[in-house]
Amino acid sequence: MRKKVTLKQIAKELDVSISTVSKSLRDSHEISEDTRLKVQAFAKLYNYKPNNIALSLKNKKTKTIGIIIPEIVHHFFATVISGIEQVANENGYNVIVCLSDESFDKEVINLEMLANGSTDGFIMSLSKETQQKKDFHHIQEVINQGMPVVLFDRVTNDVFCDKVIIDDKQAAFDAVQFLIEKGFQKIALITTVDYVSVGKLRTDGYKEALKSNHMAIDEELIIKIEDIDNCSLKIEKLIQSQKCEAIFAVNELFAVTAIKIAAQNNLKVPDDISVIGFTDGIISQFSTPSISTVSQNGIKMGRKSAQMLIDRLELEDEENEQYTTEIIETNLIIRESTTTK
Amino acid sequence: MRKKVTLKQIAKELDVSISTVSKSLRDSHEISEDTRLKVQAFAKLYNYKPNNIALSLKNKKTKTIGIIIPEIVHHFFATVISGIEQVANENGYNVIVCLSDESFDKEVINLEMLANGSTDGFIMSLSKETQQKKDFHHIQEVINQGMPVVLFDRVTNDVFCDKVIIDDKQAAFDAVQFLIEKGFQKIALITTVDYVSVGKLRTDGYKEALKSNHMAIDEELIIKIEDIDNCSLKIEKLIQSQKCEAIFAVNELFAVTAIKIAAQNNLKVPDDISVIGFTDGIISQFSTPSISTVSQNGIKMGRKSAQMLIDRLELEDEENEQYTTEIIETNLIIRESTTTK
DNA sequence: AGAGGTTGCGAAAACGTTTTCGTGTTGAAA
DNA sequence: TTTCAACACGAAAACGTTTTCGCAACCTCT
Repeated sequence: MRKKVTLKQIAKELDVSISTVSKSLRDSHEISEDTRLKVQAFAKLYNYKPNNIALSLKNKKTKTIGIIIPEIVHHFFATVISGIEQVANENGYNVIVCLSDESFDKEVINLEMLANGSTDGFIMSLSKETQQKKDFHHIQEVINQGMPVVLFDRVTNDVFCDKVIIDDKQAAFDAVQFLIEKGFQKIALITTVDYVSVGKLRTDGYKEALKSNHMAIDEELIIKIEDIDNCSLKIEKLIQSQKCEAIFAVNELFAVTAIKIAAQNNLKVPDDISVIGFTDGIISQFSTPSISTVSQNGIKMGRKSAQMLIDRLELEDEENEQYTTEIIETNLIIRESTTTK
Repeated sequence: MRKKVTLKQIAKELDVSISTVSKSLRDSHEISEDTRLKVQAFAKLYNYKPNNIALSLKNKKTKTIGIIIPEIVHHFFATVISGIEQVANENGYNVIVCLSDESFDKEVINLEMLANGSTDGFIMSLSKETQQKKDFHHIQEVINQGMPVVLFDRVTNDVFCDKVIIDDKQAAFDAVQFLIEKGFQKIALITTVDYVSVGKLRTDGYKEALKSNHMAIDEELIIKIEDIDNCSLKIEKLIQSQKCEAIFAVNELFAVTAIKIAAQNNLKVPDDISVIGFTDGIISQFSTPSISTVSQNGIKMGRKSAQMLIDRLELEDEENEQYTTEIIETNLIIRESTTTK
C-alpha cells in the first residue's frame, strides 16, 4: 500500500526545504532550473498531487457546491443535478448532494453541516415542510455568514438571494389556453395543496386562463391532492362525474394516474378526455398514450443555477447585493394525450 | 455579515488560550467549571461550530463518501444514491457525487480528483467505456493508496474489492422460465451489446433458461441494441416478423419501446405479445399496460454498498483483505404486460 | 576592494483544529 | 515550614499547503 506522498516527504528525500519543493512544482522563478527539474521529476515519479483538504483550509475555498433537494428519485430533480454537475465540472467544482426528504429538520441539519466549511455555497429547492412552516431562518443565517445561496424551482420571496424558476403561472396559463383554443369548455385541474408554491402558481395560471376567456371556475373540477399514494379516489370521482372534457395536471404523476383511471372507466385518452401534464419526464415520454406536457428543462435550470452561484463565488469581494431571479422558459410539448374537441 | 467564529477569536475575546477554549467545548476535566461554562456560553452565543475542513485535515478523515456513476438521470442509479445517502446520513457521512457520463476519461479524472483527500472511500458503478476498455488501473491505484472502494451493479472481476450486485443471470433465467411456464415457445430477447457486463449476464440467463427447457436458441429472436436512440428499426423488424410470442427485455426502455412499436403494428400487449422488462422503474409502473419486470431494489443496493464501505472505513487499521461480494435478491413483479398463452 | 544587485534557497506564518506536555499556583499532608 | 499532589491553564506540534520575508552567496560595476 503506497500512501499518497506529501511535500514534506519529497523535501526530506531530496534534502531541500518544503518551500523549495512547493515553489518548484509551481514553476517559481525563484528556483534554479536544476533544482526545479529534479523536484518535478521526483514528484512525477511518486505521482504527487496536492492534498485538496490542505488547499481548502489554506485558501478558504473548497471548490465544492452543496446541493440540498427534497428527493433524488425524481426525474426533474435528477436532471437539475445533472445540469449543475455539468457547469460545476467545467469550472473545477465538485458537488455534494444532501436530501431533505421533504423534511424541514433534515434540511436544516444538512445545511448547517455543510455550512461549516464543507462547501463554498448552496443550490437548493425547498422541502414541502419548509414551505409549509415558512421558516427560512436557516437559509438566511447561511447567507449572513457570507455564503451565496441559489434557490431553484421551489423558492420563497421571504429570503433575498439569487433564484432560478420557471414562470409556473404563465406556463399553466398557456397549457390551459391551448386546451381552450382546441374547443374544450369543461377543463378540470388536478393540483397539489396550496402550500406547495409551484402547485399554487400553476393553479393560479389555470384560473387566470379560464377568467381571461370568460369561463366560469367550477370548484368541482378542481381537485387538490395532498398525498400521491391515495389520490385515486378523488380522481376517480372526477372522471366518473363525466363532467370534464379535458384535464390539466400539475405534474406527470397526476396526469398518468388520471389517464390510467380513465382507462379503467372505459374512457379513452385522448378520444374521450384530453390530458396535459407538467414536467417532461420519463413518464410523459414513454407512457401510452404519450402525454402532452409543459417542459421544464431541468438541465437548463441546473446549469443556470450553477452558473449564477459560481459567478457570485468568483466575483468574491465585490459584495454585489443585487440579486436576480432568472426565469427559464418552458414550452408546451404536444403529444398523443391531447386532441381537438 | 457575521462570518463564522473560530476558536482563536473566542480565545482572544475571553482572554484565554485556544487550547482552553477547545478543551472547554469538549468538556475536558482539565478545565475549571467556571471557565468551561463561560466559554460554552460564549460559544453558544456566537453559534460556534468547528470547521469541518480543519477537522478533516487534522483527523485525516473527511467523513465523506465519493460516488461515481455513469449518469444520474436514470431511475435505478437515482435509487441507489438514495440508499447510499440514507446510510451515509445515519452514520454522519456526506456524499459527493460525480458523473462519468459513460466516459472512461471522466471516470478517471473524477476518481483522481476526489482521491486527493476529498473523500474517505468510493462507491462506484463502471462506465460503459471503462467496461469496454477493461482498463481499471485508476481504481486499483486508489485501492493501493488505502482507500476502500465498493463497486455495484456494473462491476468487474479484474479488481479486488467489495462488490454489491444482483444475480443478473439468475434473474434473467427466472423471468424467461416464467414465460416458458406460461406456455410461450417463441421468446425473443432484446439486449445490449456484450461488453455491458449486466447485459451479457442477462443474455446468458436467457439462453440458459431456453437450454434447460430443451428449447432451441434462435439467433433471429435475439437483438442487440448499441444505441437507444435508434433502436426502433431493429425492434420493429423483430415484431413485424410475427415470429415471437413473448419478449424479454434487459431494461425498461427496451421493454416500453417494444410495447410501443407493437401497438403501432396493431399488436396488443399482452394479448398478442407478452413482455417482461428489467428494473422496476417509473416506466414499468406507470406505462399502460404496466410492465412486468425484474425488480432490482436500488435502495437496498445503495444501502448495502454504503454499509460495506463504512464498515471498512471504521474498521480502520484491521486491514481485512477479505473482500466480499454481496448479492441483492431480485424478484419478478408481474403486472399487465404478461398473460398466459 | 567596496557598493549594490541578483540569484537561490530556507524559516516561518497562516488556515482551524486537537492533543500532548510542561508549568505555575494552590491546598493539604508531614 | 517544607514536600507533593492536584488543579487549571498555556505553549507548541501536528495535519499539508502557499507565500512572504530574510539572508547568504555570488556577480558586476566603479
